[in-house]
Amino acid sequence: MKLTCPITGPKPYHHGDLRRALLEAASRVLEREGPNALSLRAVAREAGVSPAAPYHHFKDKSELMLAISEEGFDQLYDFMRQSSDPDAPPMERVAAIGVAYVEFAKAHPSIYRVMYDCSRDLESLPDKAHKAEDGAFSLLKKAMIDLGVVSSDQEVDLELACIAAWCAAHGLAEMVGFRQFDSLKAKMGGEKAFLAGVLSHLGMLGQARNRG
Amino acid sequence: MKLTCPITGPKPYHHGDLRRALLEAASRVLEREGPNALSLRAVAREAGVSPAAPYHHFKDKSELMLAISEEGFDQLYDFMRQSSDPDAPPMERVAAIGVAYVEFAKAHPSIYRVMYDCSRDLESLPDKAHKAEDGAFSLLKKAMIDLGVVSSDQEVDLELACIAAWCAAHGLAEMVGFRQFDSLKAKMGGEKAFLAGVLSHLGMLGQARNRG
DNA sequence: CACCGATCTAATCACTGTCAAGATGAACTT
DNA sequence: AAGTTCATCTTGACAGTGATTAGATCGGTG
Repeated sequence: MKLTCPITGPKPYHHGDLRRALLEAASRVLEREGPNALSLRAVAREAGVSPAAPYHHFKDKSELMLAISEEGFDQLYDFMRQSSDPDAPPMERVAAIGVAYVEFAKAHPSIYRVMYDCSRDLESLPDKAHKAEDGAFSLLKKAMIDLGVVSSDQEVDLELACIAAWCAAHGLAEMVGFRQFDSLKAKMGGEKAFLAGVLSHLGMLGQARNRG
Repeated sequence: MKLTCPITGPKPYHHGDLRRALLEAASRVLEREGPNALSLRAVAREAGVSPAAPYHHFKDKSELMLAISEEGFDQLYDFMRQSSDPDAPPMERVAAIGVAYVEFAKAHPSIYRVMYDCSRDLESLPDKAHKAEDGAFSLLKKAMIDLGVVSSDQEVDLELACIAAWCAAHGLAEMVGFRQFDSLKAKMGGEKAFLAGVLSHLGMLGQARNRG
């Protein structure tokens, strides 16, 4: 009798679905002990299997991390999409996307780190992550066009503006992750105001502000 | 007879100055094999000493990385200072600082990575690095004031603008490091134009452009 | 000269990524 | 229904890593 799981497809076996279990175990290890403690053996231990078991589902440690990264990018995309009301004014939409990006990184610092450590080693993002990222990117693109900062017919300029925004968000996410601008935050009355302040100085927002 | 080295203090010994030698060995390993190959043992091997020798000069592996990081921030600061002519118009100065930052990261990707991996683990930058960074930060601050984008009496706003610029530069540096915007670069006729394009969309530059 | 203490080595431990060989058991064949 | 097949998982091993301990070495001080 085949226990075909509707989510993972027809691959139940000795364990059931070890691949899935490993990814969840990895997620637990990450949340509990941080990215430095993410070892294949620790994940196997957490999932209750032998240290070599993961090698039947992931060629490498890097391939496990890649899988985590893919899930992360999916989650990030979903979160960004949910956070930006498509009916809201473009200015608000762009800001919401940026804030969502940074807040995701802040809420899941370990996953965020794995996501980019991964791409660093690969010299480019994996397919699935790239797709998720493309989704997020086009989300931003649309909002930018609606913003009217760059004319949509100037492809290059639009692309540049989006890249700039993306870089800014990533930079801010990383900086907030390991620097404490606490004194400044306090002076401004909370982190939200701080984030909004920095974002308002960044790229598209700065330009938009000057237009009205 | 004491060979008190003016740089490292009165600690020459068996080796001469192993601390210095280890840092140079580490630098060589980094350039040759990348940041993932940076192990204490590899560094000791490269320096021609036993695997345990480094522990008499660095408490930890993280402390060795921290020392590398400090040197890196010093170099970065020097490079930024050299790249920004204090007599040039403020607009050019700010741009030069940003470009220098990104180019440093591009020229020394391994060191750059160690610099920020280090600070991630420490939750804040080490003293010496912080000092070097403060130098770079005040470099930027002055240029921003001269730019006239933010009034110098609005401390908070100025700080925010500088943080935004810093984040943007870091984000761009990382993105350029592992994403290939090659097609876009080609379309724009080279990387320099690409970098300038992105930077011109970022924060202070975008605002400045709108003013004239 | 004898001693001290900083420096380095040798030996060891726990941990990691990775692999090869064998055991297990679900599904397919007959 | 029995036997075969093959992906799955375990066992056991290897090299490499960070780190600690005890002991060897050697410059400088008394």
